[in-house]
Amino acid sequence: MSGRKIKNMEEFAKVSEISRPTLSKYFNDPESVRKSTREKIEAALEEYDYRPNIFAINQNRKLTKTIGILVPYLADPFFAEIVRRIERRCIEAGFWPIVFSAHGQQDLENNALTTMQSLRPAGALIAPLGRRSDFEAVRRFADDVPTIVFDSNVEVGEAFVGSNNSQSIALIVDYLCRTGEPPCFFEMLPVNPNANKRRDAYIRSMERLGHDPKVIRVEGSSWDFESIGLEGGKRLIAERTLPSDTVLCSNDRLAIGLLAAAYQKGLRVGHGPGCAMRIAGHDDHPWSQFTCPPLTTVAQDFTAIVEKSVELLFELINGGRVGSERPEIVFDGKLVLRSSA
Amino acid sequence: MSGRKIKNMEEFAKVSEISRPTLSKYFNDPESVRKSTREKIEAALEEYDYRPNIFAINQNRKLTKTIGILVPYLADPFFAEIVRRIERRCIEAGFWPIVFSAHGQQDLENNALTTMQSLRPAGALIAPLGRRSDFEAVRRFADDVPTIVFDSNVEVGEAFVGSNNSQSIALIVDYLCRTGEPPCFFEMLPVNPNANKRRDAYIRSMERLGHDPKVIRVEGSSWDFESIGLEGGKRLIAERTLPSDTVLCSNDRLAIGLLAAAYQKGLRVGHGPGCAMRIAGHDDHPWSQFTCPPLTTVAQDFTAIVEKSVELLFELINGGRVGSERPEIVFDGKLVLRSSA
DNA sequence: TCCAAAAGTTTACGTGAGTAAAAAATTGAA
DNA sequence: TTCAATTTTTTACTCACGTAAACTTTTGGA
Repeated sequence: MSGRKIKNMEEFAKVSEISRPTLSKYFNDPESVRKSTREKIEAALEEYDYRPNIFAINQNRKLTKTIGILVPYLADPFFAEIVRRIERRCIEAGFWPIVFSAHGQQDLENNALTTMQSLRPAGALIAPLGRRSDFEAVRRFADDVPTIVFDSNVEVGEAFVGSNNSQSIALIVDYLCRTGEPPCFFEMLPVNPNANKRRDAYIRSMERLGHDPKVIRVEGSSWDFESIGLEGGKRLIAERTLPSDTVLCSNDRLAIGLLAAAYQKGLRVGHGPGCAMRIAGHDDHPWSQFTCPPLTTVAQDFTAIVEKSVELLFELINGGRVGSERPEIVFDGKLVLRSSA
Repeated sequence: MSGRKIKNMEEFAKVSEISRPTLSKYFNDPESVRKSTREKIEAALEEYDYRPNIFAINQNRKLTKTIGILVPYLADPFFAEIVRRIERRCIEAGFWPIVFSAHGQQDLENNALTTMQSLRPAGALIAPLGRRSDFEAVRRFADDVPTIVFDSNVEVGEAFVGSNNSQSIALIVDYLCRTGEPPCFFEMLPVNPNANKRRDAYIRSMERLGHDPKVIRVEGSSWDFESIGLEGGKRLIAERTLPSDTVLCSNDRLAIGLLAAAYQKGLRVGHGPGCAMRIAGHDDHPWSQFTCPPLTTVAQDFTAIVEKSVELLFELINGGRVGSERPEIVFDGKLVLRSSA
């Protein structure tokens, strides 16, 4: 490695003794040139320090190698984990993932969308804010960029991949009813379609089992779910207005807040003797195994969601349509029994 | 808004009746053109859908408007929160932040560095992995891009901004000694310089107060700190080998794991009567207020770290050197008393 | 009204790579 | 050895915008 810095492809063509168009082909797809040429190029790459200029590459190409990823809230470990996996798969496939977060705010989501759009990505995987999304802005984006929507089913893009909320909620409602007092449902102002679907699924499940559904909504509409759960929980416990000692939370983060509220109010949580209440969540958040007590919940199938989304996007990018008109693919949840319920 | 899509600046020059070079000036800095021209352009922008092609813009410019942000682990809410604030400040200043995460792995860090480098950012804010960083790779990057290092002091770039570990650890050690049994120090294999500095600061503080420092290191070197704290904690509690019932953890995430271990082993944590152990952390992680019991810790000054880093970077970008040769700026921590210790 | 400074226009070239078409070279099977 | 298929080279144009230089227009104070 002489380490000599090469300015552009022209120069690299000289030192490698390969013509520029062939080099261009190589950098687009190393397999597209003859083995002997490839070896010559790779030998030269060992010797000299050259990488094609990303801006020049993309300016004149219809198909970029970048993939945009947008999530509503990156500080949420659920999304952090999903992003981590998506990034990995993109890199393996030779793409350049670029991550954006809306940080829970519409203006930042719009901002991210326009920035992403001007990067002209080959495709995008987006989990919109949902209720707070500027629908028109999201649609404009999805009209321009091949887009797969995940997690929150805002009706744009070529396909949706997410969780089967009806199934997963039924699963945990069944379990809770089978093992003790039927649960009430603890929610906040829904931030996205999932929250609504989960509440409705709860109601249906309860009715199916012949119980009276009881939904409690606490105030708050920010993305500080734990905080909302904590404050709402403390008030409900103090006022003794919880309609059931078994509480199913709309998601794990809310449950974590409620667990903290119960602890602070001196209530023991769990299904054992001496426990004053049971708390269950939904999602199997990365933190749920570290709560006190560890949280009983329904696991979303992270792996399946990521794999399917990425697979669909790659299909889309490689020219194929994704299937019928905007398929909606959902994966079943799995019960995760820990000690909180 | 006719919404008519404009292809390039040439076309936009026609419809807006402003020459292309003037438009170019405007998009670089709206203040650089006369007010009347600016208004004309902005009126046209309302009318037509046009945004300069980001690749064409950057190809020919020495100074991009993008700012690279790299953190070791985005799924860690501490970094997620820092990133959120940095992004906001960059956008306000008219820059385009782009976020990368190493996800705890060297190969991904290197990957992110080269991707970032080929984006030719105006500058970068990086928190390197630390111990796991490929030092040469990080240095090569920082040699090429104006870089401010934060959180983990890997010695590259133009400046470092972080926390004053000696001060903050002294603060909590003093508190713990003053109010009960002197603490032992609970750590894992250090992932970055902070971890080492904290342990050393603990030892010095204890010696200064005339106590015998006791460091316990548990196994594990991944970024699943909670898991490491939980497993290590369960073992130590079961074996009864904790040298003190007061435990100061190297960071909050480890403390969260240890809290879970104590809970699972039936030990009550806190400083009240009937409590078997006290646990304290360091960082004031976003979750620390939701643990059971809420975690006593030392808060890192997020705001100051972000503001200073960004300020230094902007200075750097605007041509000025940052000051003396590679200043290292650290901010004091603040004691956050909750109920775990 | 005049005039110098400031701002905008015209013209033309640079950036680094994608890509198309025709010509030349290489390959490998008969 | 021959020849058709495959690959590479040559040549030339494109992309969308930055930017420099010379020229023209606008601005605003005296």
